[in-house]
Amino acid sequence: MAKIARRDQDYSQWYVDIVTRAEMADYAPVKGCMVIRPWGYAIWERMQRALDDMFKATGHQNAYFPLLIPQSFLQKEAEHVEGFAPECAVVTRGGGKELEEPLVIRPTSETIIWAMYKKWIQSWRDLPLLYNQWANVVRWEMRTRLFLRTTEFLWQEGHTAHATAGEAVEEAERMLGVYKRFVEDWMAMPVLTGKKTDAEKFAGAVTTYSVEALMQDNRALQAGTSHYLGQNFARAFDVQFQNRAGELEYVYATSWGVSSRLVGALVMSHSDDAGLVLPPKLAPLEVVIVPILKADADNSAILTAAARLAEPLQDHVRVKVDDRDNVSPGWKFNEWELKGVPIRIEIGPKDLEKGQVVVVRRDTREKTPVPQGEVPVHVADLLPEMQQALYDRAKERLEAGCRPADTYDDFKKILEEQGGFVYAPWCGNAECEARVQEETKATIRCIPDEVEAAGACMICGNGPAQRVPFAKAY
RNA sequence: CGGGGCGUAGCGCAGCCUGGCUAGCGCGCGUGGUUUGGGACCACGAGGUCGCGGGUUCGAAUCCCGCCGCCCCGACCA
Repeated sequence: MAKIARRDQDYSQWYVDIVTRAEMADYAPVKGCMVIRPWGYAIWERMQRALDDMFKATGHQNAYFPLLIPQSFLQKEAEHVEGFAPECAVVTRGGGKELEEPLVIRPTSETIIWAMYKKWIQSWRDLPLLYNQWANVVRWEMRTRLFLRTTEFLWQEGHTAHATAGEAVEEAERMLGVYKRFVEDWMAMPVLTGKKTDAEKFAGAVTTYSVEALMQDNRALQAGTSHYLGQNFARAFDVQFQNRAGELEYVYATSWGVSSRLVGALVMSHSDDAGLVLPPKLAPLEVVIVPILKADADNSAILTAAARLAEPLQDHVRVKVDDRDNVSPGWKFNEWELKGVPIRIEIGPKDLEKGQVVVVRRDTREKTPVPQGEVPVHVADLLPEMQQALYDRAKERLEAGCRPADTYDDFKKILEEQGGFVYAPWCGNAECEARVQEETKATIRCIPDEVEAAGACMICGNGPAQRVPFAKAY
């Protein structure tokens, strides 16, 4: 099998190599579309489960809305239509004839959901409405990248309706917190959070919040967004409710989502030149046991020992015995490392003699002999330790990747030489923001809750300015 | 849409410029044997409308025209 590209030489090829060779995904026959293969899908399923539990725990229910949306719906909210029209795929024929009204394949579901909310909401007693859906969406992107940006992708979109602006804002912030917790606790990726600037916010939102992570090439990646939509969609779809005082009022809304792009983020955060590195909590397999088989010897003893080893682990740990006899142990070592399985346990004749096994952790590739009887305890301790170690390393990298710049020259120099989040003084003016983007490709990733006052804007020289994180982003 | 690259066996490629014999190589795959603690080896074998359509020619993977597809780089985005 060909080796994967080296991370420090060709980062994007390295990424593609890992995704394809680890059999997470493959290119589909349609431009910009991918097939998510079982290994990649299993990771997504684990993400789904964790997130879904968190959504349920915060009072949300799942529902499902249609893939096809009447084109006129998209056009009801001015900013929304402007934002999405260019990237919509449209169905114009069905049943062998031209449709009376073209149907848009959902790029997001605000419009069809709010068309339904109009039917379901009359009174303050109907609120809040806290729905989520797991779905696929289609956006006709100009350029695609496996998992990070594809024409069709999988995601979850929460859509909530509230009686007051305060409640809705609180909801949007709560879900941002859920995303932050998920990304940090499960994906082992530290993040920045904050509000998007007007230029960067969702088409149709009053406020967009985002979770921003830093990849190993020091480019930023938006890992999740949560929007406070105000009354924009309620007005567009005429969703009013009667409040406690008996007055009619437009409903306040939020929407929030994360996508299968997170799988790509996960790959880029922890992996190395040997392949994928997965945080234990999201790994489809946490432990793989590789019996070292001999041709003529009594393999049965080794296979039995391997099975006995797996048995006490099975209840708490996702474990597999790789007993294939058509590939060598060395092959298996490389393959499971490529696939990112956190712990490998080797057991061969030499180990049987000594009553031990060899435990190898994926992140450091460190080998430790462990007495057979202590394996369950060892594994139970090691998995969380690795989860934490991945987070700590990523955190170190994030902190090293955050640097201040005071002048535009410094800013460009740091951005060019190191990348990462460059905290620079900005006056709040969209023109200054646009100029930076035009000249450097860097954007303001978010405006954190706590910002440092910073004299004069590095672009126009006017004050008061605040220090905000800029970065080149995926 | 602009710029670049590629399309030959499951994968990666050579052959094309300078047309010719039976279209090759590596990996993988099948069978048998030897192997197995970091990507084993030997033998035999299966596998191809050379992206599609047209043209030139006695003869086209190779030359000409047209088309299609994918990848990479730029403008849009989770």
